[in-house]
Amino acid sequence: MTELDIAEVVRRAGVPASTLRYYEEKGLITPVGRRGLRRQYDPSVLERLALIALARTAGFPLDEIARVFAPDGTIRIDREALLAKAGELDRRIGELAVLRDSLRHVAACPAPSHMECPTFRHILAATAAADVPGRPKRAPGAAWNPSIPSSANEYAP
Amino acid sequence: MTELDIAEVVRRAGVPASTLRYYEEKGLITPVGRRGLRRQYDPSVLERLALIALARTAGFPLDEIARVFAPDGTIRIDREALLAKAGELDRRIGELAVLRDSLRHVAACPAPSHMECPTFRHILAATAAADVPGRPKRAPGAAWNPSIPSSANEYAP
DNA sequence: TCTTGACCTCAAGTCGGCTTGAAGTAGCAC
DNA sequence: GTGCTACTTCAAGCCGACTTGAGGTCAAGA
Repeated sequence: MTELDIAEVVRRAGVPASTLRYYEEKGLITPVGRRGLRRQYDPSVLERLALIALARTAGFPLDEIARVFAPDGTIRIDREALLAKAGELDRRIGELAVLRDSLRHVAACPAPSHMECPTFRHILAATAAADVPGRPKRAPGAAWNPSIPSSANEYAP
Repeated sequence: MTELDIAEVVRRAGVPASTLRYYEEKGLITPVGRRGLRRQYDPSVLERLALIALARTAGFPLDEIARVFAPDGTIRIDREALLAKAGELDRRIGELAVLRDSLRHVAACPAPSHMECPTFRHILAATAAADVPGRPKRAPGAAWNPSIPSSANEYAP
């Protein structure tokens, strides 16, 4: 009997039992059976949980992740979606890099008040400019949690 | 009279009126007066809104942003906090970069099923490993929306 | 003067991803 | 057989950042 008790999964995956039940409700995982009331899982659930964690880090919502799991237990990932997400990540990375550099500049800036620092004002202006037009509250294509004001290319490498 | 009507602020900042009222409730902005019922703003509110947008993109929660605005209208930013946030962004950027590369690999991988791709399995294993120990549900120091499992360096270039 | 329509207030709802609490049950040690 | 304890179910709550809806007010144009 190589099945894992839910307690074991909790221990090995570091995911709380409540989360496992929630994932089950959402169709992300399925226990292979019960011992008494207790859920028993196939060891492959650990791999699946890792995949879920990975996808979550990438910004996929649970609903979308659920669709990746075929009913037969295998996974089927849409390669186009992956590339699209990779592109999204590229943009997000660019934004965050700009932001990080801005923060470092402002931290080092000798201007008495930040508002007197020309670079800071420039960053603000750029942010405002990037923020105004269109204003897609949520990215139109794929779902991505933090609302991302577009454009990074202006100051991209 | 150089005051801006709320409608004008909505138009120029691209921020909905409901959000402006919400920000006011949170102490992030303050109208200089009213014309009838309508809020009137000092033009500097546009700069302030840009700053708020910038801070939000950096992952600062509104509460924290509010503390940046001194009662006299000036801003006072804690340089240490900025550097800390910059460090956070560095880590986040590293993670996302790994993820992006992984996605591209998987999309290009010729293995019939993703689970048969050794690289994919390696990534999963690393994710799982990074995910288990400690498990700070929310970053202990500063607040950052998506819960971020640490470590990226394991498979960094 | 009267209408229009954009603003106003206040309370409640939304969204995603969980967590928490009350009340119940069953495997295992004694 | 009796407890203990860790599980179970189900409903409700929480977080942050807003949005929505009902019902009210008022400046400006016809």
